[in-house]
Amino acid sequence: MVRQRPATSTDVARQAGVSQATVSIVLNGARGNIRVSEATRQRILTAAAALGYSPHPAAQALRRQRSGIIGFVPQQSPCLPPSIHPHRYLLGIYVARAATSRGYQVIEPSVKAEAVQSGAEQLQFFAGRRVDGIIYDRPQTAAEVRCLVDYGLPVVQLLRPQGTIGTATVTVDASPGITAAIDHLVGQGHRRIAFLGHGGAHSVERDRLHAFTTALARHGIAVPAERVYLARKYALEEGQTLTRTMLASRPWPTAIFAASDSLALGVLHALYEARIHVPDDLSLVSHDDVLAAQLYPPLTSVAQPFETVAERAVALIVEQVAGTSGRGAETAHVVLPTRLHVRRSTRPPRAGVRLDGKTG
Amino acid sequence: MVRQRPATSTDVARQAGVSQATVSIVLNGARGNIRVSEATRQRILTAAAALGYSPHPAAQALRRQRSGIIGFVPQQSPCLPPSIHPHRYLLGIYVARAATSRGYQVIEPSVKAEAVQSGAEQLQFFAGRRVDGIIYDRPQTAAEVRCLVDYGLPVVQLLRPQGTIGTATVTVDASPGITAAIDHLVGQGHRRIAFLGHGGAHSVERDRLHAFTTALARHGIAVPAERVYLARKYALEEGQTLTRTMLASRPWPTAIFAASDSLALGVLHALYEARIHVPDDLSLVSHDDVLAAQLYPPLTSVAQPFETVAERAVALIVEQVAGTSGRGAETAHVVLPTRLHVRRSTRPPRAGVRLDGKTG
DNA sequence: ATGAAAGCGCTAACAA
DNA sequence: TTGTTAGCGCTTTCAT
Repeated sequence: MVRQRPATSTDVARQAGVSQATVSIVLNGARGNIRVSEATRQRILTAAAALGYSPHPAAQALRRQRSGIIGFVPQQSPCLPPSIHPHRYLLGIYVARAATSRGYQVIEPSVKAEAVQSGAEQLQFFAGRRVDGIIYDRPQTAAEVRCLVDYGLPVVQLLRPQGTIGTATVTVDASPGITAAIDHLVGQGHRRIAFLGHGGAHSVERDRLHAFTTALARHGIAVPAERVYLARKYALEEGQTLTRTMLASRPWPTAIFAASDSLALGVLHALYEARIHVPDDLSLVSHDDVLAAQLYPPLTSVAQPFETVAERAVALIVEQVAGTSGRGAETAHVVLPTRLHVRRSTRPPRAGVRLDGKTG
Repeated sequence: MVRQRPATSTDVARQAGVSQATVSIVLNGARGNIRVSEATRQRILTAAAALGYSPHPAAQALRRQRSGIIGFVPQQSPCLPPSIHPHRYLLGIYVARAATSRGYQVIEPSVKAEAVQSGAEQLQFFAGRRVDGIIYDRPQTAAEVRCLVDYGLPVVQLLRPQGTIGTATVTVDASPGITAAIDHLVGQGHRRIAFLGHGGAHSVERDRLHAFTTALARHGIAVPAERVYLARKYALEEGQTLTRTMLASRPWPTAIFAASDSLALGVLHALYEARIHVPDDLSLVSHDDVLAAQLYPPLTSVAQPFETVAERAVALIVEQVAGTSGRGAETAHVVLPTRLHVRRSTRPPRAGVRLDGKTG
């Protein structure tokens, strides 16, 4: 009933009739094979198993001068509560899993809902916790990242890196997914496809539009400027407003590509208002696939491989920490492809039906 | 550029011209006031600040025999990937935040997607990590909890406790929220309100139906058995199927209360199929408010106070760990009220229009 | 009011 | 092939 003191390596040593140091050597594997006779090795292993021994993490951390903790900075921008934007936390969940499966822990600065933390605050938090490295999800500014890098911590930037400040990055190439989406739509017979995206300057935003245009060009379809709608941010309201504008124009597109799920949600709202049915009247494809499966109808969407992003990021940190990789890994830049998930928001345009209400 | 060794308490001591032990005493506050003169106290504080000192967590943990880590077991049942059920992870996020703000960390066993971990596996994981206590979200069986309790760890069960195995619990009283929901609907003129819930034996399920019946009874409205639809689990498909059944019956209810968001989502799908508009043709209220705000239309929903649940749970653990509370807190049972969030899925029933298609 | 000293459990360098 | 030893940075008891 009452917790007994967990077994220590000294307990194991006593039980196996060897010194405590030998236990440590055997249990840490390494090139120990050469050092310890197979007989004692087995005796130690048996004793350890019998006692249910597992090394004390704090003692290891203290001695090794490595905490086994990875800092994770979640995407910070529009600081909405988790209940509204659960998918904002998806990446953090995957990072935590990947880390745990490698024997690491993850810690996040406790954001006070609205407060965006400065680089200095982050550093204080992480340095105090003695983290071994930091994974930074879509940093807002280069300064906040540099803060941590300058301190000497291994940093990996995710998805929307700030320049290359000597940190590793794990990013995504939007083009495979978007190309597949366009091929899918064009294959269904769509020709007038609108792009609803973000007008920001970061290459991530520009790349989505570029992939869109390029993919259509490959089918010999040009994208007139009036078919491109640019929002100031990825937000439901922006998607809704721009869709209303779109519906005021003629001719209507037969399909819309929304460069984020939140924009697509806004599109859905505006179409519902206007009694336009998806996909019967209009097809819709979103990007990100983070909300898409749960909407009605479930959206065809381009997914970013968050799980892999997390795994690679953790791997990069672990390599750098445990690693012989003096530099090398530090400047590693992993790029992962996106994929299309076809669901129920896309179908061939209705033949012979003009969607602006007129026939012909 | 290269990380310098963080300052230790010895560094602070040297700088302040005192012994390292004195530094420790001053920095740990306690009843130290009596022990250390104000002058040295100030000198130490100044030196610590100047050096940017913060104590080494591993050293503290080792010495205090307390890791500062709380184990968290997320709800395990239908093991879907996070991308499908992000809200499954909400509570974990709040727990992590509450813990961090108290200087604790949280660790979760790394579930391999489908695998449900046994109590013994959990114990091995948590004992190995030397967690100070465990927060268990909606345990499936009493055995898995007892495993941890028997080992001697403080455990808090959340939301759907397994009996009372001598653990503390933080649960929710569904009745305030459900009563408010019924008052809201009845106030709008609804009389025929269907209940779509879970037929399980756990008190949480029974309480929701009971609160529903009681609230209606207070308005003098009885709930005939045929207006109660019970699913085998909280799942979209069940909600959809039962709603179809409901639509085959006469007369239709003017409003539906769905005992979970996933059931409500199924209702929405079925209604969409049948071209029944929410809320113009039928009002809908859900329970849980975890997906409700993101659906279309945004659902009026009864919310469970997850953030508070998390905070109280962490507080209970921390008390028991740091605590003088020999027993006392161990058997604490916190019950928190639910609340109604009114959104756009409820409105007065249409006057004079029979929803079964006939007039009168 | 303060300092000295003993470990917490572990790793790693050095002896034997 | 194995044991001895010296800490990692901290808290706490016991002297002074």
